[in-house]
Amino acid sequence: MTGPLHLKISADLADNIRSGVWPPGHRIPFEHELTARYGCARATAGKAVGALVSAGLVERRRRAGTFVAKPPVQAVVVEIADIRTEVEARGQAYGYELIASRRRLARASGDEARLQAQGPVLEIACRHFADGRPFAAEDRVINLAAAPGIEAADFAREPPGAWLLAHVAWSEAEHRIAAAAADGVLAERLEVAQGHACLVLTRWTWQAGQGVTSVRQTFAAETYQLVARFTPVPFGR
Amino acid sequence: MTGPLHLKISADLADNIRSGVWPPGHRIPFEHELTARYGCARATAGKAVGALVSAGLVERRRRAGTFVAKPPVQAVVVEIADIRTEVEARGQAYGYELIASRRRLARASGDEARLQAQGPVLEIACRHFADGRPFAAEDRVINLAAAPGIEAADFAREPPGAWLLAHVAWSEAEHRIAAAAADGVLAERLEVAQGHACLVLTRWTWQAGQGVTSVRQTFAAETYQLVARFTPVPFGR
DNA sequence: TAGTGGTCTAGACCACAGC
DNA sequence: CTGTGGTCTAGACCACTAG
Repeated sequence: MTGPLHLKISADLADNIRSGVWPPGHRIPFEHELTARYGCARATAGKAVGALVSAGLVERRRRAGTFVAKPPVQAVVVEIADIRTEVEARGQAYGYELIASRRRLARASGDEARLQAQGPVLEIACRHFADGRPFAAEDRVINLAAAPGIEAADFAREPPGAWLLAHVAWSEAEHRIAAAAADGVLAERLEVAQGHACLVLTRWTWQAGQGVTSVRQTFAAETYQLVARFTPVPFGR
Repeated sequence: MTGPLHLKISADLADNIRSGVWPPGHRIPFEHELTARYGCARATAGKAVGALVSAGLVERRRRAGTFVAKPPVQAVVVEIADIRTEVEARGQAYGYELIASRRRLARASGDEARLQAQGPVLEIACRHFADGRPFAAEDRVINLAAAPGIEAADFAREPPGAWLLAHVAWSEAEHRIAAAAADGVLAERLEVAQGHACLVLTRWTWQAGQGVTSVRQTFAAETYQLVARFTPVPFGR
């Protein structure tokens, strides 16, 4: 192991935890012991331990020491990629089709209710294709007040998600992942039978507390699944 | 804002980013400028910026500075809770039923193939209930070599997931989230019609590179959905 | 109350990417 | 080249808490 010393310390500690040598609840060496063992300053040892804390591997308790945490199988990072990226990553040709787009006033019902938007919104229905076959159906509502400059966008050519990603600043988001049976409209758009099992991703996005967009993306069950890798310890060699 | 100075600095920077004052691509103040502005050492400013890097809010470029990153809507933390916890969090009564359990040799096909286990495994089918109604169907394979002491467990009373959580040390995991239509067996276990849309969670767990368990949990579409909150900036006030 | 982690300082040297 | 971030040191004081 070359490179920064604090990474080597993190990796050494993580090895002992991952391998089970130090089980949950075990006290890892005090920071001053690490300084002695590695011949470093306490700040360096502290940085190494701090990285393990961020990863959720250990917990610090004042006056007591730092202890191996219990494995939280629950916290999982799912990569919900941009659809174009996802399709191209499979080596398939990406395609896009605008189905409908209209301007109207925000409603207080349906997915968009969570946005708490008031005033004009843009309602968009579109499809994404992989190698010419329907990959995802998308229904989106965009709060015009939160998307200045959107009038200049041409959603007949460009997916609204890509435009928003490029033009709206940092935001907060909430996702729901669910299964659902395809209704008549969805079945037609995805070219499957009515009642077909689908994976449904719903996402709401806010920026500085203002609702920006709500979007529902539906995939036929066979075409898509989410993969989540849980790597609690990115310190391996 | 009281407390550690580095948190105040992080919060101040994050505010400018979240609010859109500093759009993606904008260069945030140099670390030496932060030391001047806050009257602190460079290590403190560096720690504040480092936290934003960990959160994915900014990117550092040597010789150039630190820049606001583009919002990666993709990385999402999903809380995949223990089923009992999930049911009880809804205020419903949790129930559990063992359907079948048998010992056999590992196969190189099906979900368990990813474990690359060899030798004896325990194959378990069970159900989880919420208020007496089927909530999830579970099919699990446990690698006996990776679960010492499991012979003493009574899976007629205790769900295998709970036992493993309590008895197996830190592990790596991979999840798949998909939709699927219920086949005959699943339909019966979940008490829904054949072909009913279901949400399927599949999880593989390793410990020190050794396969521990593979498990598939299936939920009727209406009973369960995953919720993910994306809070890119935990530095708000 | 003693010792842990939590935070911070005022320096330093280095690698490296822009200029 | 120059200046940025990347890393590190050898201290220091404080808050908290376990014993």
